[in-house]
Amino acid sequence: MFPPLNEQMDVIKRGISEIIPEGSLVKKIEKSIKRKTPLNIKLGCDPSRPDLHLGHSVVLRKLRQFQDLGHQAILIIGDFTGMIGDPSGRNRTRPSLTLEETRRNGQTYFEQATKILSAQRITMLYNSEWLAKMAFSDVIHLASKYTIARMLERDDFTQRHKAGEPISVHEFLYPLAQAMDSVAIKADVELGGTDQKFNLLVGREIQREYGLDPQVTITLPILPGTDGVEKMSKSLDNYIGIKEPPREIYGKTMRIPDSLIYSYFELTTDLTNKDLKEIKKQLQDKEVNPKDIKRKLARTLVRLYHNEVAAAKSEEEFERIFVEKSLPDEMREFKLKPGNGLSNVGSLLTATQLASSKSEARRLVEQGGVSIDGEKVTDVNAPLPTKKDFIVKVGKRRFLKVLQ
RNA sequence: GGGCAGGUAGCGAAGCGGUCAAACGCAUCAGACUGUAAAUCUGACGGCUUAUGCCUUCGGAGGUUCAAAUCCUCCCCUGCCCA
Repeated sequence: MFPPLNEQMDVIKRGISEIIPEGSLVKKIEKSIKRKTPLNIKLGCDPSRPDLHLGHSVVLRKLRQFQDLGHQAILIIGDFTGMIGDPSGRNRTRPSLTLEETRRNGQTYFEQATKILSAQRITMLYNSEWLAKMAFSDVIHLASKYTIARMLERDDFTQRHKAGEPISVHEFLYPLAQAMDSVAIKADVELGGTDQKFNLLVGREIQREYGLDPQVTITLPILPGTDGVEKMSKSLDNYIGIKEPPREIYGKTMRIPDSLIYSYFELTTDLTNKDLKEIKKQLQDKEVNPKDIKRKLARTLVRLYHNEVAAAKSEEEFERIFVEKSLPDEMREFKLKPGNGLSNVGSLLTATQLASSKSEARRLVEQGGVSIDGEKVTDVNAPLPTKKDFIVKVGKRRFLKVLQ
């Protein structure tokens, strides 16, 4: 029922950063084949940000591959840690979530993740199940298994410590809590981004302390965000969400820097190694316009999260809007009712969120960023057209159809 | 518990009694150029019925002053050193 070792290793090793230690993975797979039992593949999920984007997809795709090889995927929703509010990533106190919120987010997470994962061989667990039950003495016992010096080895702790930035004591508890998850589910393998390396490794130590065979940790490259600089994240608004509508996925992909094309193909699509090689070749070829390769990427992504038809449609629309400079065929609509006080362009822009304030609206108009039915608006206080309906365009890609 | 240094707009960072809605950089937004790429250039970047006008901001609360981000008092928070 399981593919042979070599086959499994080939799949597993594609597009990853590190396997620690590789030999131990081989042993685990051999044993799994012999005993006909799947390995437990763990992935921890942060329920505080339930909107999944391509960055998450990198690791989820790897998990999917494990499923396809016959192994068991275990999603751990970090609801317990989420309730406390993880302050890592600086002093900012993240709003603590209520139990209800974490459950809801966990559910959303699951729904989105199954766009990538197979519904077979998947388990979802909330870590409050075991973490909430730990007595303080259990926590002390756990904490005694690791030293401060070793904690400070974690790169971001080192840096913050050097920079004189605060590190709260409970932050030291996070890697330990995460490790307890591995203990609780007897993880054979834990997946994570390269930024998780430390935490994943702590899992090994703690499992050993609790008498288990240490998990193998597999790290995956961090997907750069659409800005090409920071890692993809929602808070930096440099992400492409997996539940975004086709045209957003397409448009955002077209806006990524050229330098990202290859890694996006490599990390977020199903392309075979052969196809990847071809892409690389094309990117080096001066005759090929990178835009065309990027279009292929955009199409591929839309197809992945929607379908072929949507992909073709998005491309068509993209061409129409940005090459022909004409209008999308669907846009947000707004009904103008008499007596709601929207007498001029400025008030319409703010009422419809096209501008965040009157000043913002004024700025946009003054800088020539607003047009109605293709005609540039020159005065915020200009009255709205009286015709049946008209189209407001703000910047290059914000459209609104106003009906009255 | 004591000493020292800090807390400024989304971030970083100047300012240290009036000329401060607060330099500068980054991010962002708009415009030009493009391939809605990058780079570059221009402009904007607290809010308000745009005004050489008003209002709200410089950790918090009070106070001094005609006038405070800037001075004083108390409090909260952070880092470093000492105990």
